[in-house]
Amino acid sequence: MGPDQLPKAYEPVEIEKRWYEYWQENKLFHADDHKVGREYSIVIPPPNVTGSLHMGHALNNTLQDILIRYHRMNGFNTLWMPGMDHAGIATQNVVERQLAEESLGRGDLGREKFIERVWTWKKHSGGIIINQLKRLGCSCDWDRERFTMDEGLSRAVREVFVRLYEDGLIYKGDYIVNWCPRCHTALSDLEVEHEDASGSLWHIRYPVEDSDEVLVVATTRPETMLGDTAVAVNPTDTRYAHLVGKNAVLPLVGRKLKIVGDNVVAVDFGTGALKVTPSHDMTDFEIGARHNLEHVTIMDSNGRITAAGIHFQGMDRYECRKAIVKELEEKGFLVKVEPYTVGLGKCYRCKDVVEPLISKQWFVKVAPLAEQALRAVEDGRTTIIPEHWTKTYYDWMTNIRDWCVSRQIWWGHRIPAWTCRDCGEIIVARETPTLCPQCSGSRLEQETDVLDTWFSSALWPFSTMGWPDKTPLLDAFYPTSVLVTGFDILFFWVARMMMMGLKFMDDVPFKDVYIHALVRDEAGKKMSKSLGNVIDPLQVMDKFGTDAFRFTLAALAAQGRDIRLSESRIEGYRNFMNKIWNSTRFALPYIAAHPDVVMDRDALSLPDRWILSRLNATVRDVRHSIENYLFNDAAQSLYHFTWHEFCDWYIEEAKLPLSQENTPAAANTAAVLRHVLDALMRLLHPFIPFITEEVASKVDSQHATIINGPFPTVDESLMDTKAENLMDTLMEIITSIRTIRAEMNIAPGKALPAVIMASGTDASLVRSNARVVAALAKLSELTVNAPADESPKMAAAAVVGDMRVFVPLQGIIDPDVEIARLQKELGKIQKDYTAVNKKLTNPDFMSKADPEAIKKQQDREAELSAKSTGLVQALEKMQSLKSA
RNA sequence: GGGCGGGUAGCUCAGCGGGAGAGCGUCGGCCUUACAAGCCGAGGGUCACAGGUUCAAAUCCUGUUCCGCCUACCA
Repeated sequence: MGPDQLPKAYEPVEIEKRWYEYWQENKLFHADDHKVGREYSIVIPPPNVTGSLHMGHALNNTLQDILIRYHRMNGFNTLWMPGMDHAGIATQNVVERQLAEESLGRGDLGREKFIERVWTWKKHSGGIIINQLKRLGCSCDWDRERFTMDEGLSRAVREVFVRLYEDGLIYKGDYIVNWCPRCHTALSDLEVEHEDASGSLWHIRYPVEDSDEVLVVATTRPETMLGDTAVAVNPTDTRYAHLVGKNAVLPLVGRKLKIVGDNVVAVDFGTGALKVTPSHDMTDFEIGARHNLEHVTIMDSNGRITAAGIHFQGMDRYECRKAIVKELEEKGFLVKVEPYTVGLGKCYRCKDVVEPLISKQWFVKVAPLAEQALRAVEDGRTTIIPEHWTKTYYDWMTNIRDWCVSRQIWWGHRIPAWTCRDCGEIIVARETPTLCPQCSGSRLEQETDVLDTWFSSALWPFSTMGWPDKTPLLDAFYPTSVLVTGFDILFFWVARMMMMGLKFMDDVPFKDVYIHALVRDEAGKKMSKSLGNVIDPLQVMDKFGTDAFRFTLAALAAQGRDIRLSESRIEGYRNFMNKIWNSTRFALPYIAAHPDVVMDRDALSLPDRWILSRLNATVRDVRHSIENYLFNDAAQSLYHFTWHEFCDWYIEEAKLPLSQENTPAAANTAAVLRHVLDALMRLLHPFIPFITEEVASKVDSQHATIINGPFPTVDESLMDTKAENLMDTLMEIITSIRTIRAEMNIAPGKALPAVIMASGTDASLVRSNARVVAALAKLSELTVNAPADESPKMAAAAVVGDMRVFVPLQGIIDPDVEIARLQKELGKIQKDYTAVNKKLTNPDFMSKADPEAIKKQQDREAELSAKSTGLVQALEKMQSLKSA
């Protein structure tokens, strides 16, 4: 298809497919393993194998691709490391659901068969999201794709576990943890989501032993009373202080409960007396530890009441709650029930309510690691952007609790620990041991738990590059340049990568952390399947094209603010793609007609110098914006330059010289067009890679691809503020005439004469660009007169700087309409003038303000004054003409 | 309870010490051969509220209020 036969509207589907294949076939995403000088690297936040592309991924990966493409074009050896996460619980749940459809549980298959089944599923459907990322245009180095459970990464996991254990940073013990009765595993504190729900506060009477006194306790979970082993009061509480040391008697059960004094008990909450259940409550566990209290476990891993729960044994936790309350009431122990909002902890994977339960778990002692991670941000080795997240990061690192890393599921990295059945020795080792080092017994049993999925994610920046081996890749690309992620995994992932990177690589994992927004729907709601408000990125790409979608995301990605995505916005940027396409359709024939013409810098017209200057300003802005993660600013600059400067003004103006075939002006204009289009496509390429490749390859067939740059640099010799100012004046003249035309209801097709009264440089500016002004304002004739000359009679007037612009409208103009128009305009000017004048006559302003600010106001005053004078004269003239 | 972000044109949002901006929508006029997914023009805001700092405040400080999020052992 020849350049002049391009389709009228941009059609993305075929073009996107073709270019992505081209990039891949030619290995254009591939990073050099070895250091070549300037390296740039990003590790992808590995999507879950269960996942399919959602808006969060789309935003996250679009931003990364912009950074990657930008740096690649700037000549960096650029690595974007892709891969996926095995996503322990999430994936196991998916496969368990599949089994459930066959009426099977994982127990029916057994561990080995179950894991086999997960792998099968992973191989079969786990790659979907990778293809979706390709659809999005992501230029990842696919040859290096990793998976958190592949062999290399599993080796890294074992190595880290063993070394942490050897350093005393991993321990195993009985502690109270968050337990999900549905997923049947412990969860870390982070994996519990807190949610308010309406519940009740039950007040229960606990008699004091050998006394008439009674302690009333308040609880939101009455069933846990079965496991009470104490009642705690604040030792400073005068109501109860005398009871400390005595015993209370647990209703229904009859167990003796120590009454202890502990200052976590809030005097002003409930009754000021707290029932203590060390086995089933986090706070109570700690009280129990302080006072050496007995543990009575009354609930099992399924959330059912154990034998310790007397006749409630076997009941589900909520069933038991009802039964207990009923019995308490019947026996007169229930004082009252208040409606109360309770904070429920829910499993972040299955949303079931978690139970605090005591069990044997593995923990990472994080305090020493966290301290390093905190310091690295404090001293600037890693910068968090936007900066305000730094405080959140510090707070978390400071108040961090040990990390429970064992999970009672099957899908994941099995903990590399063995117990000797003969002597009980625990062996933690990189390779499977055959004999017990303690007793030489061979009956070794491996730990059945697997590691928290975030344990392997924490190693991602170096495990993907071959660690624990010393590899050229690590040498070249670690620390990575930036991590791009959402704030929802700041603690889960970012903080832990910091800790592990510093511990095992002795350096931060990334120099920058860029935290982007959350994508919400039009109403500001978080997109979720259950709300039914998700916009599917794939459908969007089908409908509007990938480039339009990517540009939308970038344009909305202002720092520190969530994104509300709406289809109309994407549609707007789809139109932008079409605009780019059509400007190319316009330019190509001219470019093709002058294939060998080089832009002659000494023969540039004013509009040429203007657009080249604006182009370079845009280059400067875009570079600055991308380098500071101001994606929306970059998008805004590009949009404005492309549409409102290049298309609206430059191309329109260029039609005049281009139409003069076989002239140097036509040739040079074509050369400028080619220069600007080529640079523009390069500037836009990181944002909209497909259309820019297509256009660039048509503009200059010499370049097979622009993916490797170069990215335009600022050419100071083309910066021309003088040309910009002159062009601004011309545009103002043209606009003023167009405004008159529109406001006077003159048919756009009707050519009009105009008279401009100007002197000096103004006059020569207008004279030398008279044809441009005439063309763009659609004038039949443009006369330039001296200011002293008689101005046209019945004419609509405008003022531009010191110039008067007249459009003679004898017989068309209604003096009253023109008077009203001028008065309105004058009103606006005078309002501004008054404000400026007030400043300039204020002695405080004149003595204290910055001289530059004063100068600016003075200039402005002069400008407004000239305009005002011109308008007043025009007005007076019109009034006298009317009365005459 | 603590923390963070936000309240600017009808909508979505930029701006964050010296002339209130953009996109979309609205209104009026145009099929001007690159583009009607377009072109030309217009209208529209006491920048949440109240104080303060400053010659100057949408912009800085304090308080109030409303919204959103994160975090927390008041059961």
